[in-house]
Amino acid sequence: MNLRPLKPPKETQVRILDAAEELFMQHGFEGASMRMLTARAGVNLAAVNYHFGSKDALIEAVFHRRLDPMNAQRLAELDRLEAEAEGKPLAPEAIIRAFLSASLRMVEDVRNGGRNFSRLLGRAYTEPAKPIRQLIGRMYAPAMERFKTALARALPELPRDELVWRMHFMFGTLAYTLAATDTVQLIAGAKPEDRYDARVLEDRLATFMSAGLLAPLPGAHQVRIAA
Amino acid sequence: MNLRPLKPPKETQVRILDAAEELFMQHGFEGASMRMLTARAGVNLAAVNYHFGSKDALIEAVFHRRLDPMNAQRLAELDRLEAEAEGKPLAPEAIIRAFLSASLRMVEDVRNGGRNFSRLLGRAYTEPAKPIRQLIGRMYAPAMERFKTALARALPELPRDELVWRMHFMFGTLAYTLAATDTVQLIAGAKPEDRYDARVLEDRLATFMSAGLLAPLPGAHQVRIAA
DNA sequence: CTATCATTCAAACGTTCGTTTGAATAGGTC
DNA sequence: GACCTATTCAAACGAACGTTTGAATGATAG
Repeated sequence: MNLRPLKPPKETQVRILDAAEELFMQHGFEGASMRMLTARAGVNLAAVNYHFGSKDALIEAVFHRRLDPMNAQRLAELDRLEAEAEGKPLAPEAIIRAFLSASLRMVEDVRNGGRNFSRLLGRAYTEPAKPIRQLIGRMYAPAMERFKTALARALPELPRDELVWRMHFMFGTLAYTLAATDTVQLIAGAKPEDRYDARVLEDRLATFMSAGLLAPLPGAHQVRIAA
Repeated sequence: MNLRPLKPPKETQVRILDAAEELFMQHGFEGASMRMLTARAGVNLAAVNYHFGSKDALIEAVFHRRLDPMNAQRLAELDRLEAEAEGKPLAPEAIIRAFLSASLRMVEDVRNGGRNFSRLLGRAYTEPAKPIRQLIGRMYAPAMERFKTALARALPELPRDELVWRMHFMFGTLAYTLAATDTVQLIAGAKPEDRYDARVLEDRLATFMSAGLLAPLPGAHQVRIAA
C-alpha cells in the first residue's frame, strides 16, 4: 500500500529543488547543467528525469514550490487589510507593504534557501526564454489583478494608464533589488549589514515606491496631451 | 599599406555585432549559439573567432560599442547642466533626466538596433555570469560616481546611505523597464503606442524616480534607530 | 521465501556546443 | 606577370549537453 517510509519520501526531490535553486541562481537556467545539479544535490544524474520528467519541468517545479505560497500570502494579507478597513479605502503604502512583505520574508529565510530563490526570481522576470516568462506571468496574474484593483480604489484620481505604469516601475524596483543586491554593486556605498535586514529594506522600498506611486502627474505629459 | 577598401572594411564585424545584439537579447548569451549568430549575420561560422577571438570577446564588444558612447553622452549632459548652473545646485530631476535620456534615446533608435541593445542591457544587470556583471560594473563605474556626487550636492540633507539605496532603486526601475517592456506583461493595461515613445516614457520615469528620490525618510526606520 | 514495487545507478545515446584547421578566394603592391 | 596579406570557407575537433536504458538495490506485502 506504499505507506510513508520512515525517512521522508521526498528527500531526493527536495535536495534536487534546493540544488536547482542555488545553481540556477548562480549560473542561469542554461548555464546550470544536469550534471552540476545532480552532483550538488548528491543524487544520480538520472534522478531529475525520473522525479520531474525533464529539466524544464524541474524549472517549473522550482517556481511553483515558492511562488504559489508567496502569492497566497500576499492575497491573504490584502484580504486581512480590507477586512480591517471595513469598506474604507486603504492607504496606498499599506497595499504596497502587503505586496512587499512576502518577498522580503523570503530574502530573510536564509536557512531554507529562500534567499537563493529571491535572487533567482528577480532575474526570472527578465529571462529571455519564453516558456519561463509565460510561466511567471501565469503565476503572478491573479495577485497582480487584485493589487491593481486595490490600488485603483485607493487612488481613484490617478488615471488607469498611469497606475499601470507606476505598478510596472514598482515591480521593477523590487525585481532589481531582489536580483542585484550583493551581486552587482553598480553604486558603491551601501552598508552590507543593512542589505538583508528585511525590515529596513521593506521600509526603504515602501517609502520609495509610495512616493513614486503618489507623484504628481508628469507635467510635460499633460502639456503633450493638450498640444 | 592596406588602404581603406571601397566597401566598408568592418561590414562583417558590424553585421556580427548587430546579429549578436538581437539574438543575445532573444535567447540570452548561452542560448544564442555561434551557428545561429553567424547564420543570422550571413557570415561564415568561423568569422566570429576570426574577427573577435571568441564568443566571450564578442559579448564584450557588443557592450562596448553601445555603452561607451552612451555613458559619454551622460557625462557630457551632466557637464552641460553644471556649466549652465554656474555653481548653483542642480534640480534632482534634471540630474535624473540627464541619466535617463541616453537610455531612452537608444530605445527609440529602432533602425540601428538600439532597441535590441536596450533590452539586452536591461537584462545584463541581473546576468548570472560573473564576467559579464563585472564588465558592466566596470563600464558604469565612472558615470555612477559622477552622478552620485551630483545628486549628493543637490540633496545635501539626504544621508549618504539613503541616497545610495535610492539610486539603486532608480537604477532598478530603469533596468526593468528597459528589459521587460513588451516582453513580460505582468500588469496588463499599458497602451502599446505609449510603450516606446521616449518622451512620454522619460516623463513617466523621471516623475516616478524624482518622487522616490525626494521621499521623506522612512519613519519606521528612524524609530528603529531611536529604539 | 517469493513477488512486487519504487528508486538508484553506471553507461551509453545522439545532438549541439565553441573552437580550430588548412585550403580557397580576392585585392593591393611591386 | 608574381607575391603578399586579409578574409572567407567547408570540414572536422573534442567536450559537454539533456535524455534514455536496463540492470542493481532495497524495502514491503503476501
